[in-house]
Amino acid sequence: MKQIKRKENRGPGRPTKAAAQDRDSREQLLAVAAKLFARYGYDGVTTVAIAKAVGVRQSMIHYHFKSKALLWEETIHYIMRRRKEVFPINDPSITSLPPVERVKTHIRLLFDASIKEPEYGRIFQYEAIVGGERFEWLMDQYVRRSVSIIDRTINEAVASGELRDLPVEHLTAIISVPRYLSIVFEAVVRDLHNIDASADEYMSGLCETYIDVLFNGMLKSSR
Amino acid sequence: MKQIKRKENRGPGRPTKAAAQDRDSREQLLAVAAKLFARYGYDGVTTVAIAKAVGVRQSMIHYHFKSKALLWEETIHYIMRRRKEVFPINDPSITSLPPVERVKTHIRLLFDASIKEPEYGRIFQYEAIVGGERFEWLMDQYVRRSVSIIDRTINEAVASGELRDLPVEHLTAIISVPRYLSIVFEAVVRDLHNIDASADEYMSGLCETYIDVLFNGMLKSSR
DNA sequence: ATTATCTATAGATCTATAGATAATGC
DNA sequence: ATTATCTATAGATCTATAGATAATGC
Repeated sequence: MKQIKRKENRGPGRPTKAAAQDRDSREQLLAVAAKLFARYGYDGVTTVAIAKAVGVRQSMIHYHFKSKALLWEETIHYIMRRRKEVFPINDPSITSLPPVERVKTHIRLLFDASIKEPEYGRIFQYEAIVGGERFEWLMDQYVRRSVSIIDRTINEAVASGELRDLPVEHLTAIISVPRYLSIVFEAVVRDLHNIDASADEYMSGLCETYIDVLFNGMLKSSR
Repeated sequence: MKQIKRKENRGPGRPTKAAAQDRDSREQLLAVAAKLFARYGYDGVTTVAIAKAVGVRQSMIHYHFKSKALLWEETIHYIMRRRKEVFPINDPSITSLPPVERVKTHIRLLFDASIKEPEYGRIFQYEAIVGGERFEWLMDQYVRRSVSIIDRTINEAVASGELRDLPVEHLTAIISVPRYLSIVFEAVVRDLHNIDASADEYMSGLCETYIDVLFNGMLKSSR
C-alpha cells in the first residue's frame, strides 16, 4: 500500500502538459491494480486503495475504467501485454528446438516468467479457487490457448519417441507446476532459510533440480 | 454463500435445549469460516457473510470469537484438528515404512488430503502471497514442523542410498507440490475436459503419474 | 448467575455517480 | 469542445460494541 505522494493535490482541473508528461495516471493505475489484485485477490482489494497508492482520487478509477470489474479486465490485458516480453513462447528460437529441449525450455520460461512477473500466476490461482465469471473469462481469453501450446509440444515429444508414453494431460499439469512452486515456496523458503537477496539464485537452482528430477527421476537405480 | 435457513429467527434469548442439540453454532461458524476463508481469502470474507451462511446474526461472531482475526485463528486450529484424521503422517503404519516408500506415501497423503480437505492448502497459499502476521503465525504454529518431517524423510532416503543426492530443500519443495497441482488444476481440468463426477478418479490418476515421473523420470532412455 | 441469542447502532469504509473546474487542442 | 482531474455525496456494507431477552442450571 505504498503511497506514491504527489507534490500537492492541486484541486480539480486537467493537469498541465508538463505534469501530464511525468505520469500517465491510467497506466499507473493498471500497474498498481496488478500488484494489489495479485496480492489480495479481487475481493480483497478496494478501488480506494488502488487510487490512493497512485495518488489520485478514487473517482478517477471510474473515469478511466467505468467499474471495478472492468478495471480488473483491463489489468489482466495489461499484465499479459507485458508478459509477452518475458515469455516469448512463440519465438522461433524456441519453436525450432527439438521437442524435448522445447519442453525443458517451456518449464524454464514458465518458472522465470513467474518469478519476474508473479502477478499473472497469482491472479489466476485466486480466480481458479473462487470460480465463476472471472475464471471463465481468463480461460477464454488466455488460458486455453496457452495450455494447448504445451499439450502440442508434449505430444510431439512423445511422438518422437524420446518421452515415455504417459497421459499427455497429466504431463501438461506437471509441467505447469513450477509456477506454483515459485509462487508459494518463495515465501516459505524465505522464512525457513532466511534467504533474501539470493532468492533469485535459489529459485533458479530449484528450477534446475526440478527439471532434472522430472526428466531423470529421483531414484539412483533409474539413471 | 449458501444460506442455511433457520426455521425462524425467534428473536433474542438462549435457544431451548432441543434446539441447541440440533446445532452447535460455534462449530458451524468455524466450518463455514473455513470454507469461505479458503475460497475468498481473509480480506475477501466478511463476518456478515459467515454469520448469514450459518443463519445467525453477525454479532454472534464477536460473542464466540471476539474478533475476525481471532475467528480466523480458531478456524485454522479447527481445520488442523480435522486434518489430522485424513493426514496421519505420524502413524506407525507410515513411520515404519522404508524411506523411499515413505516418501511416496507422503506424496499420496499430501495429495489426498488436499483433495479431501482443500481448505488448509488454499488458506496457506493465500497467506503466503499476502505475507505478514497471519503468515508468520501459520509458519510458527504448523508449517515449520511439517516441513521438517518431510525433510527428515528425504534425508533418510538419500542416506539409504536409494535416492540421488540432490539438494534436500529442493526435493522437499518438489514433493510438496502436488497439493498445488490439485488446488489449481482441479479447476482447470474441470473446465478443459468437462470432467465432473469423475474428478476424484482423474486426480488420483494424475497423482500416480506424478509419482511415477518424479521417481522414474519422463525420458524413455532413463528407464 | 450464566449462556446464547437477538436488536440497534456508531463509525468507518466501499462503489458508483453527479457535477464543478482547469488545462489542452482545434 | 474535449480531457483529466477534483469535491461531494448517496446508498450499501463492514466490524465492533452496547444492551435487551429468554432459556438453562445451580
